Amino acid sequence: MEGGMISVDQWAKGSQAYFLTHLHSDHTRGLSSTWSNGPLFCSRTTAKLFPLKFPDFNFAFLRIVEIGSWHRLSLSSPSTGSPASIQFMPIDAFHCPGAVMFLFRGVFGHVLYTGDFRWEETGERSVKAKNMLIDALNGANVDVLYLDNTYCNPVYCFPIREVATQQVIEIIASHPEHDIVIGIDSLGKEDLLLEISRCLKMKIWVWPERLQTMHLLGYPDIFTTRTSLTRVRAVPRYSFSINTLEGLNATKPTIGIMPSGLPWVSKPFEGKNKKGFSLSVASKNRRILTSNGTRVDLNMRSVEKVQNHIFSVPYSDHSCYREIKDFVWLVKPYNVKGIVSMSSCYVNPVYYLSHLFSSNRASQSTCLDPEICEEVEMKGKTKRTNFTGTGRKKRTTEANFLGVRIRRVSILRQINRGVKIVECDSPD
DNA sequence: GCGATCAGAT
DNA sequence: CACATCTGATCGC
Repeated sequence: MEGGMISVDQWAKGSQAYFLTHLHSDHTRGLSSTWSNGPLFCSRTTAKLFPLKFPDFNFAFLRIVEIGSWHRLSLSSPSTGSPASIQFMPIDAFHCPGAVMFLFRGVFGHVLYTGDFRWEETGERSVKAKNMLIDALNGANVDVLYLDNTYCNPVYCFPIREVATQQVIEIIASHPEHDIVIGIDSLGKEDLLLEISRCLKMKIWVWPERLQTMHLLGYPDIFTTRTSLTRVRAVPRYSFSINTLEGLNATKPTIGIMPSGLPWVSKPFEGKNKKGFSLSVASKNRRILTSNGTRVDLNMRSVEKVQNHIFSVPYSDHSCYREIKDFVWLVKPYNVKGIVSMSSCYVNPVYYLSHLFSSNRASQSTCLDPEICEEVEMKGKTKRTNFTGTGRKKRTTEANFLGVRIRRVSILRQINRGVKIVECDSPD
């Protein structure tokens, strides 16, 4: 692992080309307006948003690449200096505006870096991305998969965003006299806001910088920075707390909606109403028509009133466990590496996937649904592991999975996200 | 004094 | 629980 060839979401000097999956700040740490380390490849939408985040960025370094097209790059081998060509294709990651995954092929085989991604099983965009990936792989397996393992744990189970969106709309519609605040980040969840606006025919307040983002994205003129025009406000998530909600309620009845992939199985709060939320009889057991024509339950049980004024809705821009599993099954990687390891309870993504092979699976758990227990085979070589228990507190530091050495990390915080891919970045 | 980096909070 | 972000302290020049 001498010199670097390319880096994804990682910005240290020494690579010949750099790739940005999306503009969330945990993926741009190390990037600045003074960038000069090399060419930076990103999607058209990401490029459009670039000036907002990096006003003085030298655009001569930016390379806009089209989703669904193969692009060829002539680089040189870090070890020998001889010419080495790689190809890559950006694929829609359906995470936030501009987000893509990158599929690379070169002397290192096929490497897929997902960035953050949502892999819903239905919907026009999802199906398109899936077919694009299948076509691009053309029967080949992925040698190294760098995976968004944010929710790579069977406890993370939530519906497609279309369903969560309807849940949010139900909550708003059933509180006609309340102001509504929704916690969002600097980028992402725009579709949720657009749908609220469309269905309930109201404008949505956003803070000034967010309005600029909406304008750059070319969204219709439904967003405003004038509070008098609407009772629905999308506010920065960090400004959203029990205290702020109570403060707002001192003046006007207000409810908060927190769209999040977290299951909220337990809360740091002591209050009642921890489990579930009852809507009016009329809206109970309703079914909604999804974009692919199927009907699904508008199951409000997954909505939780977590505190007097706050509702938690399972709207996530990351894949749930089930979707991650489907994705891994599709690309059949030789080696999987998690790209998210920020938490103190980080578990290698292969950990839970390897559970599928566990001989004592039947003895554990409650948290695995029957679907999850189906057999998955990678490269046709199923190897049993010695994993037991549910994972987090596992002491095992190393395991052999399909001939792949995997290790749990012991660090509490990871400094860098992203990866440098070198010439010989073959499976360990 | 300023940007980069890190810890901690939310 | 964690994500993505902010604030504020500390570091290096």
